[in-house]
Amino acid sequence: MNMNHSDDQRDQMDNETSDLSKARLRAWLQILKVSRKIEGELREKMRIEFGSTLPRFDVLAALYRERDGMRMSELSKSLMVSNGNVTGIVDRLVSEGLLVRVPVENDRRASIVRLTEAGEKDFAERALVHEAWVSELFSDLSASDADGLIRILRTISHHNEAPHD
Amino acid sequence: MNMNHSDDQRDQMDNETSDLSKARLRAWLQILKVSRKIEGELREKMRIEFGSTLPRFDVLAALYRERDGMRMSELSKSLMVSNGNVTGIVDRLVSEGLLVRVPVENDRRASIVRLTEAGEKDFAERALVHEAWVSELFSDLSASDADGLIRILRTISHHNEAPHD
DNA sequence: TAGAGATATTTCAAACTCAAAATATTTATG
DNA sequence: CATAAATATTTTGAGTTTGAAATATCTCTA
Repeated sequence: MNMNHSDDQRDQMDNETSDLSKARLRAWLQILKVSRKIEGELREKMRIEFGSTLPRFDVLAALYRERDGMRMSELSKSLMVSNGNVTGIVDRLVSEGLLVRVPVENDRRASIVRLTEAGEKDFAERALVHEAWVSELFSDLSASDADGLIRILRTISHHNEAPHD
Repeated sequence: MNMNHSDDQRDQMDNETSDLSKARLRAWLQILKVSRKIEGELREKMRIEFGSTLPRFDVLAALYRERDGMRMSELSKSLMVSNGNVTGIVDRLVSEGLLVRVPVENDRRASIVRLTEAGEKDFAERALVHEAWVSELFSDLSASDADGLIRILRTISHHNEAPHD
């Protein structure tokens, strides 16, 4: 990064490295820990109950919110994963009959991915169960703590927002 | 205002599935979002600055905290990843000269993994830079919000603690 | 002490993930 | 119009990850 610190700010920096900076590091490690634990639980449930995976669920969820379908590039941006990554997941979901690729008028480079009828039906069922799983895993989280958590996390993600589109 | 007891309970239930449960789901999705964003940033920095990866950093960090080394099984439990996974990461770190595998007295099934001198030195440097990166990415997080975040996340991870060991 | 069961680790196949290169197509520029 | 630059996607190679099977060793018990 490109930091220009005056001496004034430098004193603050030294403080920061020894205290606030460490608190932030602990916060990050705790986010990582919870995130891994929950993902592990959900992955196992997905596998056992649905014979499926989290990445596939994520793709279905994104497309369920956009019933008219999305381009591959929109999908990968929305999921924050690489382009090439999405190609493979979509391939599998297409071969499972849950998605279709539709050519785009006037642009033969692009294609739009949409849920099939089976895909919509399957996802609608899975989403309900998924929400129940999450609520169970987060059952110690009160409404006000949930709101507090969301607020704090938003301040972090806003700071790291993509520069511009 | 003529509500009997069972209607009362029913309203609460419906509230839970439609309100608290949804708030928890939003909280989870926000955790996932932040976690992916930050991991992506850190991965890129690791690659560019250190020519290395996050999983390798995580292994080095775990072993830096346990200077006498850890068994493969301890390592995988501590990182919450599978046994087979750790094998590959450790293999690469050994070939980079940052780790050694030491046979365990009286148990030829097991081996202990330890940092080499180069591994200790490298990690010590990387850890400082890593902490600075995190603090920068979390620079909108105040000390009190960091504490709040940690407290809330702990209630979640305690609920999902491994049953017993 | 033979061997059944438990434990520690590695191997394996499949899936996921990334970054970079390749391909195909569209748009803009001279 | 030709073609350079930009855009959308797929392919590729390397690494990470999982869950299950395989291997090696240890422990316990009959």
